[in-house]
Amino acid sequence: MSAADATPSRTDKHELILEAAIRVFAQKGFHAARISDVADEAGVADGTIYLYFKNKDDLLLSIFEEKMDLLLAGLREALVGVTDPLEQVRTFARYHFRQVQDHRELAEVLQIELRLSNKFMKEYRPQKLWEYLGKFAEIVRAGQEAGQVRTDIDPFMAMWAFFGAMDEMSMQFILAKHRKFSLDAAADTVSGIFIRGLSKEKP
Amino acid sequence: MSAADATPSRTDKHELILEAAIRVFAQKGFHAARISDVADEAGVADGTIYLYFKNKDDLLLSIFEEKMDLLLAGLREALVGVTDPLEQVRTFARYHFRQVQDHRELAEVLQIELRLSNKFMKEYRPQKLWEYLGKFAEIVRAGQEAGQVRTDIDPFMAMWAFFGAMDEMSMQFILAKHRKFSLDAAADTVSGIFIRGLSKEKP
DNA sequence: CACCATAGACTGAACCGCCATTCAGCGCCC
DNA sequence: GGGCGCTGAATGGCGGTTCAGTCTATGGTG
Repeated sequence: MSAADATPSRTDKHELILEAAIRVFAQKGFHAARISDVADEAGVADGTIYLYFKNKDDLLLSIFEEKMDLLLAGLREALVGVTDPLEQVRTFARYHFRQVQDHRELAEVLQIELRLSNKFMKEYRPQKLWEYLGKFAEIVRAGQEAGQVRTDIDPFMAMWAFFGAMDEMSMQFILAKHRKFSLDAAADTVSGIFIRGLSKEKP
Repeated sequence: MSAADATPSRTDKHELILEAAIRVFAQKGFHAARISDVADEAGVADGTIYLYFKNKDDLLLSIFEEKMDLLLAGLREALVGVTDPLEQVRTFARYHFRQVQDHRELAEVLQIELRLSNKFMKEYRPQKLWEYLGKFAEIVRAGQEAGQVRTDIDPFMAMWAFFGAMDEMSMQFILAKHRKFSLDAAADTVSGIFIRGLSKEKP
């Protein structure tokens, strides 16, 4: 209640509801989650949610849109100063798995729940995801130009393969009740395979 | 109408409905698909479906269960006679993508729609999927024992990475309106990366 | 300073459209 | 004629969404 806290009671409801929705969707799943569950979790009335979001779908999409911006910004920052393309692959993997680790519930929503809606996957083009993954395709292309990466592999195919590998490992991590492996190990494994798999054979 | 066709009018309704469901679920998505849509597609009454399946969820699970059996059997057959572990990786990838190609609608249901239900992913343990993928872990382990595959990589981690890579590429293939790449190329890319990524470095 | 007017934020009970599921009955075949 | 497979209209409940009403903050007025 300091003077600096100029608006103590005026917590941003938009943010409040969004964070509550992430927790609820992660726990119950988007489909099974009721608007009233989100409202309870956020400590607001059902109707209040409709003052900040168009409908239940919009709530899910807003989570995606707003969080992907943060993820992308963080990725860019993580890559600053790493110049070797093959080293960038490792950095990408580490960053990705660290995010999954640090934001488990968000990861769960993005991974499992966003795919539920094939309306989302089929009609809505996840521009933000493209920006994120596009970084990897850039890395591969740069590596090819620098002569370190084999040129018989299409950067976009490599991108999807890499993302798919990370995604599936994250999924297993999220689904596993008993943590059978660390995400650090996962990052090392996937970057280990791809770094060697993509680099030019020693002559 | 030969004598061999002993039960011409007695088409197996179970099979008929299952195949109709695959087409409908692939096209509209599981959630948006109505039981009456499936009934129409199969040319039966709504109620008939409940004579063969417990409910809508059971219909989805039955698709998974029955089709995975076929997939697994096909995979085993495809691997017959291929002894080199690294060659088995290529065979696995080729088989997988060929199935996606030849059974597009089934692939769509298995890939996109099955994941909708986190009940499915979280509570129901997809034993059949494990059997299918477990083959890959076996291949890796055999390769390690034979000294061809690097031993610093856990076979199960490699398994998830491999599956994830194939899965994501299939997903892109399915989602892409214009076919930007062939699945044969996808098989070569993913096996190319993994074969080199997994094999022991030349001394 | 006490009081009121007004706007804007918030509430939550009730509504309503939507299907999954049911079941009473129908017709075909032995 | 009766049993079996099938039909499809009717049912029920579920939960997203709405909106009339309440509450709170603010600032204008005597």
